[in-house]
Amino acid sequence: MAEQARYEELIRQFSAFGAVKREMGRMMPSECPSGSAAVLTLLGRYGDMRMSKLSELLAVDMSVTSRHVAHVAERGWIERSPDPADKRSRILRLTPAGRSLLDQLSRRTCHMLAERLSDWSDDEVAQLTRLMARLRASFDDTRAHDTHGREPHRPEPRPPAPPVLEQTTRTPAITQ
Amino acid sequence: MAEQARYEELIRQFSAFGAVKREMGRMMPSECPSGSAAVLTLLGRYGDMRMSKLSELLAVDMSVTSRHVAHVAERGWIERSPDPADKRSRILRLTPAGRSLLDQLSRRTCHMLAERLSDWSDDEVAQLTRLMARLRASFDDTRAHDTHGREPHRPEPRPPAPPVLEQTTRTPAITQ
DNA sequence: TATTGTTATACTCTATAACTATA
DNA sequence: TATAGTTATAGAGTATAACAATA
Repeated sequence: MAEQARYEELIRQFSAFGAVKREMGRMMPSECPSGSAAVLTLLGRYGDMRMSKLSELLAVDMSVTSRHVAHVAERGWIERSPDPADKRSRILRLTPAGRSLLDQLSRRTCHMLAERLSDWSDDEVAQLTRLMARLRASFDDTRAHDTHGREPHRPEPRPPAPPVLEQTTRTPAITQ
Repeated sequence: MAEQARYEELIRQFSAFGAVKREMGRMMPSECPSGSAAVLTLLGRYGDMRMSKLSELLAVDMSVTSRHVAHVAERGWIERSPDPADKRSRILRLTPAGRSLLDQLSRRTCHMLAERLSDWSDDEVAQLTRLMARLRASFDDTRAHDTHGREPHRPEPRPPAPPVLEQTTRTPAITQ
């Protein structure tokens, strides 16, 4: 359990992290913005899956996923085939072109990161990765809760139906 | 220097971090979205400053800063007074109402974070904070001068130590 | 009736460019 | 000419709600 000042400092770093995200986003091809890249990455990592599963992994609303998926499907990077087990669903799968693009993007971002973090030790990179994975896990775990005191600026009553994450393939820390 | 697989895993965590950011954003009052909160936070931390300085700290284009600042000024949370030293500039300053709102937001976010990270040790929180600060510094360093990372790493900006950036965030400053 | 997925709408954040008013 | 700041426009990401098809 940490003190208030610790949390304040961490929150500050969360905001500052936006600059890192933006910089990485700027090096994506204009045809493949970060949302599309995320779709390709998850399909490449976890294999074929349905929309709902992809939504869980992306941790966004399915309507958002639907738009991103439509974008990459229009460009031939993934295929959407009907699910024989459930006609409402569609199975998403990387095409060879999508795989090729994914490999290319991966090489590019890794190269950029290697350049930026050239003075980081392997262990430091691993440490940051581990802590960020745990951070996300901590948020997932407690997502159902909401025990915040009411403030004058109470926003929405509360997210009525949080994008419920199921157990299975949740970003498994640093395994693999 | 880490291996490719390390970087790939780290990149994955960068994407996953979006879920954390979104969740924190959802608990902001609708009148004060995260962009506005960032303005208040930086003014509270570093004191009165000009638009250009705030742009540097936010690490976004000044046009973006201008919009956020206009938003919080309209609501009476900051004041924009003319800079006697340069009539083109304006000095931004928190009003009492802004300070009050800032304190309230800070308490709220800290409380939420304390809840989510209740099983983290103080040292772990500090470690994550330190690594994220260094991450951002690594990106800043290599963006200013396009060296290949020979720059010795600067000591971490400790809590009360303002990490001042010295590069412009004007539009024409693109050096991808 | 509930669930899967799509679409329409709206809002936030961001960057680029054109503009003003000073310097 | 150059700089500080504003505004207009456009693009990406996201959430909510209404909807269709299927379970």
